[in-house]
Amino acid sequence: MTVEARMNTQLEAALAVSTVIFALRPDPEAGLSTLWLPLVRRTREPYLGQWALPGGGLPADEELAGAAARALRETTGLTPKYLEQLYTFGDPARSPGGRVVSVVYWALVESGEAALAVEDENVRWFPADHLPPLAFDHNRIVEYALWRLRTKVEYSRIAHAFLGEIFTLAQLRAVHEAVLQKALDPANFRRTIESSGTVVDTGQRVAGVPHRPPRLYRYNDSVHATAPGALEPAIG
Amino acid sequence: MTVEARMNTQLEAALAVSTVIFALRPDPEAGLSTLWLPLVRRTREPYLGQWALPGGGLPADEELAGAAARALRETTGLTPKYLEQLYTFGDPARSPGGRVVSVVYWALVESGEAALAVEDENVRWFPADHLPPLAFDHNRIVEYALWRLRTKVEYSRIAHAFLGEIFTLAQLRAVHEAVLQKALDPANFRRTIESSGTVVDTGQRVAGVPHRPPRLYRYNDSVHATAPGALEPAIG
DNA sequence: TGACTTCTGGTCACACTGACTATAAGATGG
DNA sequence: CCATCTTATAGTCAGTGTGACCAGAAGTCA
Repeated sequence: MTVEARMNTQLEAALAVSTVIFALRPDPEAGLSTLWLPLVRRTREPYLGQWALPGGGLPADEELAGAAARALRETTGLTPKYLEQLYTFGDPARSPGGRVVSVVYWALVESGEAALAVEDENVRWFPADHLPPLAFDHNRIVEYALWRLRTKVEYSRIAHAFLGEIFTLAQLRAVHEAVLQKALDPANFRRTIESSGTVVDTGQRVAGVPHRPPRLYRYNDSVHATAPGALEPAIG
Repeated sequence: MTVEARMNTQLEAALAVSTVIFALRPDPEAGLSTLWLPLVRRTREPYLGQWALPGGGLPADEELAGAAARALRETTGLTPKYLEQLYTFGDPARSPGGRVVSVVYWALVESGEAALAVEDENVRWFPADHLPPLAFDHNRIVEYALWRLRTKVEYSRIAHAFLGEIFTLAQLRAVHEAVLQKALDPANFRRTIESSGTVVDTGQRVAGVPHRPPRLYRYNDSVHATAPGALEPAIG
């Protein structure tokens, strides 16, 4: 293959990997926890200075999911508890000045860790439902990722990715409520979760709370996270 | 950007688009209709002579979905009734001799038209559940596409893509049965479909059948094909 | 000790679904 | 013209899952 041929191939489309990173954070406005995500400031044209999803080109030997996890680590210093491919965006006009095809992943990080995440002039967390105008088609991408998260949290068992090793059902319920943006009946939630077999009673209880002490549960690893047949998420 | 820089970028990964094309065909073995898909014979290394999914590189100005539809048209001469992105496969080792990232789509074509599809030495239809060893990771890709089709046919309204403009509920049921590989109760199927509002009674009936003439239905365009929030499929 | 809060177990009504029964409406063969 | 056959279509019934709601349990705190 000649240099020209390679150049022509290259000029067709560049390949990039981006990640939509979700964490739960207490919202000064809402009182309760809501969904937040970190964005990075563009340091070059196009969209210089505007906020965008973390990501970049795909190195030669790196897995797609690996590149997504790296973008996450490099911007936030965190490790994803859940990571799954979202969609590949390839509209020829989505990037002014050279076509870019973006393979986008979405990730969930533990809320406790998320509080320690790096944040500076060029990395900032935003409430997922109130984003500024982002570079490229990133607003649309986040919207789709949000839809996917909200849909999937209802039939899958990904909510625990926001929590630590052990947790109360009230904490797990708070995650669902934050994601779905609606209140859930505690008793019905308990019934549903318990019958799903996704959590295991540790036998421990929380002490010191000014009411009946809740049981502590653990995630049940023996139950499969996704339906059989589905591609395994990169992490989860 | 220098030529070297461009070359390095290019050498990282080539971009390709492939399509898993499903149609229903009468199966000589099974008697009833089953799922079939067209494959093309590789005309060069690697995997020279082996069967593979239709596809190829991504031209400069072409939409991803456009490239998928073109692969479909060029191999079968058909137009997809349904076309949706499946997944992007990017394992660095999935293609011997140069990394290839493949954006894969899946498509449904009308069974009547599928019977007229091109077939020659280098294009042949295979039963989806009994494929030969394919090039690259294409067996795995088809398996995932099959899983997605079978999952989606249960909650979405894509089955009509295998049928023409008007159809009986028995025909629609036959599609579901062929995809899901199990018999469905006619009365219950009717109840479910009618209450879903996805079909409209045309008032016409089939004549000349040696039994009670079935009503003819039409697809209800006013009901959305996918859930709100989901990305629109390219066609559907 | 009583008030307060959340945890947790339970009931009830309703919607949905699979299994099944029964009737409708044509063609076909005697 | 009638009996028969086949599929279409309507309806019933029981079991299951879920939202709404009620009530006791079990701690802390004043």
